Amino acid sequence: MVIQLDNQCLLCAEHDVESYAIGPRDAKIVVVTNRKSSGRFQDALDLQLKELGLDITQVLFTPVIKCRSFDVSLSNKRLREHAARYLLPELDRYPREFILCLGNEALLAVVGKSGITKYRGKTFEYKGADVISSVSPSAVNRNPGQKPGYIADLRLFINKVNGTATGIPDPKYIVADSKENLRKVFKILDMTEEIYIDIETNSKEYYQDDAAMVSLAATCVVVDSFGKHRAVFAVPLFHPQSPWRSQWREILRLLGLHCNHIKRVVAHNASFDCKWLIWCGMKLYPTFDTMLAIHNMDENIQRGLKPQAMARLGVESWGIDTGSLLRTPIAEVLHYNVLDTWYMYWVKQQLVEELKKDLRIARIFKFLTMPAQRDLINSELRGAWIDVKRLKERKPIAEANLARIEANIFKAAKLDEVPTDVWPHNVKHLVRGDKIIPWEVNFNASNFARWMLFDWLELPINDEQRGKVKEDGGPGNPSMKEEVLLHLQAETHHPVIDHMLERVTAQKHLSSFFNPYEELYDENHRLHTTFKLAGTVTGRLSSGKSDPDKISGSRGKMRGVNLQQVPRDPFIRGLFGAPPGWTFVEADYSQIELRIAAYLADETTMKHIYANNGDIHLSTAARVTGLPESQITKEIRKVVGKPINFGFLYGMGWRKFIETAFNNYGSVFTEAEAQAARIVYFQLYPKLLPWHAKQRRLVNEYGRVVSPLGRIRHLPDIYSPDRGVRMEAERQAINSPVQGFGSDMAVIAMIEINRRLRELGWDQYAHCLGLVHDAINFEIRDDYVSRVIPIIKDCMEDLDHLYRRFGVVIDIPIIADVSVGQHWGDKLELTAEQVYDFDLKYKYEKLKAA
DNA sequence: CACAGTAGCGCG
DNA sequence: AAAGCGCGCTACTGTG
Repeated sequence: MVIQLDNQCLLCAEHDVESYAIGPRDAKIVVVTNRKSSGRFQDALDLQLKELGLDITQVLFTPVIKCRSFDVSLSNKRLREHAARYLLPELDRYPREFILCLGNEALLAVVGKSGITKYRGKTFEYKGADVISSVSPSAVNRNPGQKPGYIADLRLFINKVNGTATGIPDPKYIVADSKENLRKVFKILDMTEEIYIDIETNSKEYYQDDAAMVSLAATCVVVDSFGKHRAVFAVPLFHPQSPWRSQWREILRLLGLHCNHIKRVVAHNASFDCKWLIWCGMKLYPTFDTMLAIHNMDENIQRGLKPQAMARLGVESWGIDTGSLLRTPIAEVLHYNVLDTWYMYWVKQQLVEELKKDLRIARIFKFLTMPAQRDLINSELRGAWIDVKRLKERKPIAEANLARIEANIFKAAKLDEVPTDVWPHNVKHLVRGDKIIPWEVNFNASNFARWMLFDWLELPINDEQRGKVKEDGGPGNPSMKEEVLLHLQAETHHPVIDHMLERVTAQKHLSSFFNPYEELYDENHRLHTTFKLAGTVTGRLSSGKSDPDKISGSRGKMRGVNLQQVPRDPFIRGLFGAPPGWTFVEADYSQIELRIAAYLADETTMKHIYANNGDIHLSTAARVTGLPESQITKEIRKVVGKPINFGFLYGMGWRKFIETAFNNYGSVFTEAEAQAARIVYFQLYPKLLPWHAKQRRLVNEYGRVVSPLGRIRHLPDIYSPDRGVRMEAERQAINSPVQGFGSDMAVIAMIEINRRLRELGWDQYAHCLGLVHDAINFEIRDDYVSRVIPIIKDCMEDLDHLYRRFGVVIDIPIIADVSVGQHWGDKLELTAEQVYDFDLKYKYEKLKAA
């Protein structure tokens, strides 16, 4: 039934309004959407609600926007006016009991608050009715990762309507707020075989001086004379109302004494909690991370404990503002802390069942993800040693360099000749007579720098290289990226461009490397990163700061260090190294992705080259340039061979190839040359295109692709109506199994190396520092280098292990190159003979001489 | 002043 | 018609 409103939209004054409501007008249950839904959309929503148990014949569906215009766009204020005029009277006409708002506009109209991501899943009140909101179904369609949270909100709403409970009982728990209760907790721990643990902290990283743990909670599976049962407890620590505020570290140490026998440790994003706990003396290493299990099963989905628990268990949103834990009453903090572990327990039981249904994912989770997490925790806790002496010497050099470059820019741009009436008024300056004395001039890609280049110096703007179009429709800012500057340099030869190009690097070195390094190294001269095992969609690790949500008290201002983007420039990379008496060892896979692609495509020519210890960049360069291999210099190999192999392999077109070849390697290809290069490339390796076609077919058929190990990449974009988006998904389907498997090989090697070192009792003499995708870095005590590097090389090249543990047969040799030195990037690469017969004399004599 | 979005660049 | 893939951090801009 459609309700007619026979008046014109008062706000747009152009179109008629119509209610667009569907369902009984007097329904006690109302679903408010942003806009009128199409029939298809409405059907999907109906079905979803029905499946979750809602009787939709008793529901009124109605949109906020009643205007007939399709592209109506209202400010928040106008939207509320619109709602007050049309929607709210419609709601008020009959008594309502439950209102579901889908989308921010619906939330704003009914509740008067904007911020759907913040307020979703929370219960509000509107004239006696319970109001629950969630993101709009169309947002979920565009971004499937939103789905768990969305379903969670719908479940919550429907549970309320039907008066059904979640099925998850409330936990009863002990609060260790006295010595007596603390003793009870010790007893629980003594009988615990599996612990589900969670901590709350202040807004610091664990290794910082003023870091503090606010509370700790756990759900334990204990075994006693009555059999197996659950026990839950919470321990107040640094909180102002805690009896242990000044002794929180001592309390943790005591708890730690009762944990040594615990076999299974479960946490959500365990890396965070366990690093804190281990740092504080509770040696709990995770055996099951609920977040990582979820990520292994679906890399696109929201993996926060809250949306997962809400979607899976149907529980209501719980939580407090973690930014102000110390100002929240202790009882609330502990209750919140307990619920985290309690719901984690129930979620984990479900995850175990789901893992049983996909044994390849289960195998990745058990034998790759979790062991890697335990090893990485150790790497992160130890940190990477930084040569503070070098840092102190080099930072002033970098600063002086930047200052020199900026003085050159000032001169080359003739900034002291700018007339007062032309000088941009928002740039701080002094006027002395008819002279301008500027200060705080910003040469970064700022409005001032754009003014300087394109207004004052009148350099030509490339209209194809502009930023986002302005809101008022004006043209976007001209780009100032390197590529644009390089072209400007070639066209104008203006000296200021050279200095601007030089400045970008100098500035980056200071702001992204020297400054954070100096700020973040600890008392042992170590930098701590966080490696995320759920940071990418392919299975690679990412590196950076700790989970920003957990550090939210600092409002995202927390800095971190990414050990995977340290510049190769020895001036920076050489800041890292091994402390005196130790050696820095880098072991990296040689062309791992090309080898894997050759394996996956069963590419005969590539396989032949690798089987004969050939050089694929060289072969490619020779074929494409038409030169004999003997005439391919190192330079041609780098400038021609590399960009072709890495680009075309993953579906790059010839236009993009011209760009990247110019930007990355400075080599100029004409359109004809680029097109020819692409054709020659695929003639040279004829099995590559059929392999591309196979990946495209697979992703179109299944919406996902699988790596040799069984790692899944879901690519819902393949169903997009946009052809460009679909083709992007196809290229991702080509790249993902290669990139993911390469990364998995490195992770497996790291695990195996660490395992062997532990078995030999050498783990105190050789430490893994972390992974850089296809490279593993170590610090090894000098007297153990010769004994450890063969282990590293063996494990990385070990295809037997890959077969035995994961059932993958690789018929291409995999090579790991090992280099040693005092600092990272010292480039003392060892031959295979030297690795297996390594004598320390090589290190400083022979190799340096060579 | 905080926040979100974007540009730019570091790495593989 | 054409479109390499995967990340994290800093700085700047516009908005409120």
